[in-house]
Amino acid sequence: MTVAHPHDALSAASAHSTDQALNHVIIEFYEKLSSWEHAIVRDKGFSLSQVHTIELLGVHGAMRMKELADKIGVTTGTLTVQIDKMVDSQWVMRRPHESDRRSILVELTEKGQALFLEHDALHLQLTTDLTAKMSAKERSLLLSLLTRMNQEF
Amino acid sequence: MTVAHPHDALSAASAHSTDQALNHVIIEFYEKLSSWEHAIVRDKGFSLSQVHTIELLGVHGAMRMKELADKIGVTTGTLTVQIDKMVDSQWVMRRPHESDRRSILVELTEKGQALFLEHDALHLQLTTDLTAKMSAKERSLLLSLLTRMNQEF
DNA sequence: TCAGTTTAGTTTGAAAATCAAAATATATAA
DNA sequence: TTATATATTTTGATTTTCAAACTAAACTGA
Repeated sequence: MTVAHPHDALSAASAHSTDQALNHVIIEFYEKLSSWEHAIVRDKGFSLSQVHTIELLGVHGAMRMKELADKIGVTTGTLTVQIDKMVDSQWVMRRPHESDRRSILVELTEKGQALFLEHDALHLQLTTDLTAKMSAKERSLLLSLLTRMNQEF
Repeated sequence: MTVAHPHDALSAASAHSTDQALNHVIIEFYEKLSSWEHAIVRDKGFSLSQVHTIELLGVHGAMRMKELADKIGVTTGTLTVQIDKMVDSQWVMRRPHESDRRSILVELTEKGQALFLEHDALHLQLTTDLTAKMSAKERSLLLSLLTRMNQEF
């Protein structure tokens, strides 16, 4: 293990241990959120992947199949059958891409949009609960720090 | 929509909009992390669920089947077959629970521990990258805020 | 222009993951 | 003790997923 800044070994070492702690806190948060989502989803009778799709389309708007597959982390073949089912149950619809005739855009139907809003409300409740003990200043600080992390992603 | 504190409607409304923003930043972060994990995992030839197990056991130590199944979000039946495979490939092992003879503890083998450390290093690298532009003070602030969220979970 | 290559999406057939329900063993409570 | 609850495994069926082959459109470079 080498120290990045020999002129200040102590602070470098402590920065490193903060990163380790931060890393594990992030992993733990991810695990908890993931398990929460799983439970919510199972209760409602959806698959995790379907809700993930609803979430992505709700937050980002219409998206190409390829783009969606990449974000979800499945092949386009898998996504095709998944979207087929979601079209059948009227959560989403396909429409042609304006400029690229190879591409197809997927977007939420009204019913899908309603489902997104319902699911989003659960997330909001969770967020509110998790930050209930924070001051307004702390919450907005957390918002800005997380926003900056997302930008680097 | 009612306002929680009528004596200060404006700040209550703005606190609410911060919560909305915070909520969406959290969802976005979760999505990105999830997609990152998917990609990492696929490259190495593991399933997401297997790596999740490795992560959970690595962070929390030995755990009962039921506990692990709840955290991952699958039934114990599903977990039994998954752990069978992971025992075969020597990532984890089973051992009896000391006081409850119905229960079985799952824990990482040495090989599994090594895999965890390897995977954890990738996470650390990601964390370091995402927080690279933050000051030491900001990073430790983020650590403390996330720690508090985890505690409320 | 036009042949070759890349990219987007779908289809297909097989493999893997998952569930619900039944079965077994142990623990707890009345 | 007897009844009920909990932890795990097993089983059979369903669902999800992948890789590979295929079609169609876009791009690339003589």
